[in-house]
Amino acid sequence: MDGDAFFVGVEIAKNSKLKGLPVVTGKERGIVTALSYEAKALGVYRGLPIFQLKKDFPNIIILPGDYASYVKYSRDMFNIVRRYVDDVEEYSIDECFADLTGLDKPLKMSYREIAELIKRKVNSEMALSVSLGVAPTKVLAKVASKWVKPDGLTVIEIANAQKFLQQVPINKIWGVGPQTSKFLMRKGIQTAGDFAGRSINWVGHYLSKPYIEIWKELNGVSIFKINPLAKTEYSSIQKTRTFYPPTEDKIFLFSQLSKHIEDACSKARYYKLAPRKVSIFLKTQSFCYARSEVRLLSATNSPEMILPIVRCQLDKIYKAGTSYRASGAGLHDLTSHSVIQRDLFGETVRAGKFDAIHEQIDDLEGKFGKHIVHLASTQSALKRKVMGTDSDDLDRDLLFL
DNA sequence: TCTGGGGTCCTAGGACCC
DNA sequence: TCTGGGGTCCTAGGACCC
Repeated sequence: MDGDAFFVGVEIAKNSKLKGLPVVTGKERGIVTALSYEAKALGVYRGLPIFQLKKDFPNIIILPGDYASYVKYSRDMFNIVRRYVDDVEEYSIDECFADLTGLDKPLKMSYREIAELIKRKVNSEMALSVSLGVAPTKVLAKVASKWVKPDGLTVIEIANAQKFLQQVPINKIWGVGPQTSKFLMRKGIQTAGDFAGRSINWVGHYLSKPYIEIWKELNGVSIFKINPLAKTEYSSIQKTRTFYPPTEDKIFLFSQLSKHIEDACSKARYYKLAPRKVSIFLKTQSFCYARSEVRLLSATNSPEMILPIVRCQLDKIYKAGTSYRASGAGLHDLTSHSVIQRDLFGETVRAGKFDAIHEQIDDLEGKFGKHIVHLASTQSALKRKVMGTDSDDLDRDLLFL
């Protein structure tokens, strides 16, 4: 099940006067995040800057995103599915998979009828439009749910799957992106049917494991299971930012990374997680990435422990004379902070002292807001002024504190 | 339509171990 | 000193998803 233009759908459910009108959300971000089908028909697209939108489409209604409502509607929508089905996987805020296997008998309905019932309930109880796909595997169900949209219900049965897939372009398949589509087109494969019709040996020869799995799923063999467990743990946390204008300034870049690490560590502490690996990247103006990843001596979520390493990583990947448009940092291989193992060199003991400090800082931020206390090295990334003003020198001094 | 931010998974190749 | 076979861990990098 897949929400139709979900964020906008929720806005319409909240305010029925918006129904039938060209509506977008994303006012607060400055780009179009979601758009109604009426807006799409006019030529609006996701990612369009709001100022451009105002100029070219003066009559469109522009709303700020209301994430709290989207989360609530998402939960309500999934709970309707759970009335009829035990195994429901929340795949994203507007999409879920539900395992109907065997429910036709106790519910005394065909699978199509179960899907129709769920759809009707979501429509009538929530004033929300959704599209559903019913099929023997997740990949086929994804194809089906997108086949008729909005307000669609499509069933793909194993007997006519091959014929159905003959009309589906290969790049529309879940897990087959632009690169692989291009490769497959060169091999004469235009449709999902063409791909599913090749032998498994052919697929194994040219492609890797994920595509063998997709191939099986397209052929009706279920590989991707439905995972009904609520997602509680992250395996990585990252923070990235694009800045204007691009810069060669290494100190500025380090300050950005410092902020990323601080923010990511703060999120890790919130979830009581600590990384054993840290990565950073710089993105050039030509969208080339320079990246570095390092394993930590012991897991920690204190930026004070991580930043000296980040500084070395930056030295490694930074090239003088190159202009960068974005930077990012990631924490990986996250483990529960409570089971951190001590190391031989006193790192864990040092980190323990920072833990105590961060308890206080996190408390202060809870009371007074984000970044109320931050590292000196993060300072210049936080200030709102344009680069190149007088305060730069002060920031540079602070950086070495 | 050139290009934001947050994620997951997979593979290759080097270094090292027994 | 030279060497085979089996294995793990680490970093870099690619591809994809919402």
